[in-house]
Amino acid sequence: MGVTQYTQPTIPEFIRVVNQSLRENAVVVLCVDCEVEYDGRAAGYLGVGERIVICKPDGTILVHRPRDHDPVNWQPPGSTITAEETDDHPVIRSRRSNPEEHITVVVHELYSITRFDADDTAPLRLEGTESDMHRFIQDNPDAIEPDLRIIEHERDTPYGSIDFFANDADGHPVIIEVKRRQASLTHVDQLRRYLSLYRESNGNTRGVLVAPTASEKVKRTLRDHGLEFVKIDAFSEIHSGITRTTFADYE
Amino acid sequence: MGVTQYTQPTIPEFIRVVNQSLRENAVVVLCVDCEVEYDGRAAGYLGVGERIVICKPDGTILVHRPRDHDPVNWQPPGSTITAEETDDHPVIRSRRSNPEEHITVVVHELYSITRFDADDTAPLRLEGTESDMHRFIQDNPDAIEPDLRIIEHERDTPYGSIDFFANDADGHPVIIEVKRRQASLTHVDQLRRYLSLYRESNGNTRGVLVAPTASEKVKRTLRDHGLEFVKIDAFSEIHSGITRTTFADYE
DNA sequence: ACCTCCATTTCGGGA
DNA sequence: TCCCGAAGTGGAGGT
Repeated sequence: MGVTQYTQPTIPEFIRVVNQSLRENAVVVLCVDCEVEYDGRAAGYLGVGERIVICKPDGTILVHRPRDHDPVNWQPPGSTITAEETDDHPVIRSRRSNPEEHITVVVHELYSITRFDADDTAPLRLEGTESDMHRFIQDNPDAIEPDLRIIEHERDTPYGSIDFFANDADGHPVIIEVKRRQASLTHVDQLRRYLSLYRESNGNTRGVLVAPTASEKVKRTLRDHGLEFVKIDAFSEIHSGITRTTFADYE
Repeated sequence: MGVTQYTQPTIPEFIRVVNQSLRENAVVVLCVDCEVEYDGRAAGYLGVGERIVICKPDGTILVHRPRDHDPVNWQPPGSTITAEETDDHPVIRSRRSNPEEHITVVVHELYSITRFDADDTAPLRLEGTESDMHRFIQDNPDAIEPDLRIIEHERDTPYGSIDFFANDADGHPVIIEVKRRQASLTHVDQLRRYLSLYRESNGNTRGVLVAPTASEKVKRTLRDHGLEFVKIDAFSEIHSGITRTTFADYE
């Protein structure tokens, strides 16, 4: 609800502002010249340079360079952040367990600190996800082929969870894997893995990969393994599907 | 190299500072109350809330909530960012093509803007990556099994690149897939895909998945397909094989 | 530009 | 908690 800015704060001020802000549930943004050490699942060192450091009250820490989407160093939520002084330098340390990971930001120049008591509870509404596509297929199995009957959604097997288990018009089993974007070889792999269980016991089980597009390589691989590709556009089909379920279209 | 802070700037000031800073290669950090619309590969709406917006001169835009690692909305590098006024609100728009994606940040309260002329060229040095593990295996094939001879690293095939192609003590071909962390079913898929090429032409080629750990489900899937699991700990094995790295070593 | 694959992936859902 | 799979994945590297 409020923002407090500090320009070139002293080290004691830095320690107080960072620790107190986080304790009081505020976000802290620092503009600094710093070096960063990381040790955990991997280990890294980042030499001196000017970066933005974001410390969130949930323990998240992000070190952002002046370019690129990804932070160059970070720690996920649940970590413990502390600001202190080491060898006359302002230092931010972060520690988490499971896995045990540490980050140390040694500050060489502290340009500014911004304390932001941010309040944000609004939910993100996202459409066009794979889950939306699942819902559409559940409601409109005909979009895949006529007289397809969905038997089960997310069927668990020893080899993983099958998106849809269905029966075709002839009553034969069909295993369906759904992708919201262009299908790749790894998606063919997934379908093959699920099928490898059923083809032993059930002979000619069909396998269908549903996606908006697929490269020629993918289509050929599918053919080579006796699998099928069905094109369903993630977005427009879903929205046209909403219209299609109106009853004018069914009667 | 310098930071300029603006507290509760006017809309004209907002437009000037944001656009000019980005043009002049500076990063802009805003503390705002805003709503965000996104349209592209998916579509999203985020209601009013207090967030940090980072605009980078390479076109990156990040909208961060007061919690979590991931930005709630973003645009990757290469996008075009513009600050303007719409219906008496400060608005940040971002557009990119391939895929065509748009973000609109409608600001309801503009608490602060920070312009940061950040200079950062230091390279990130990272150890403990999969590439490091490859190097270790290349130098210590015995760590997988006695008398294993590496024939080729990163062998290209129509189905992707095989991590290692080797011969075992009996001279039989072995295809090796390496993972730096716990192996998952998708990694089994990868190995199976590579093998599907060789088992046709070369008969009984062996397939080995190398990783620090694997779940029972993964081990079972491997067994069911006649594949093998070899445990190699990504970190300690590498470092015991070479030199133990400490941060002091970086200086 | 497309494809493949790694990532300190993070995140969410289910058992 | 572990495990599996999605993500608006991003990013690198090769062709």
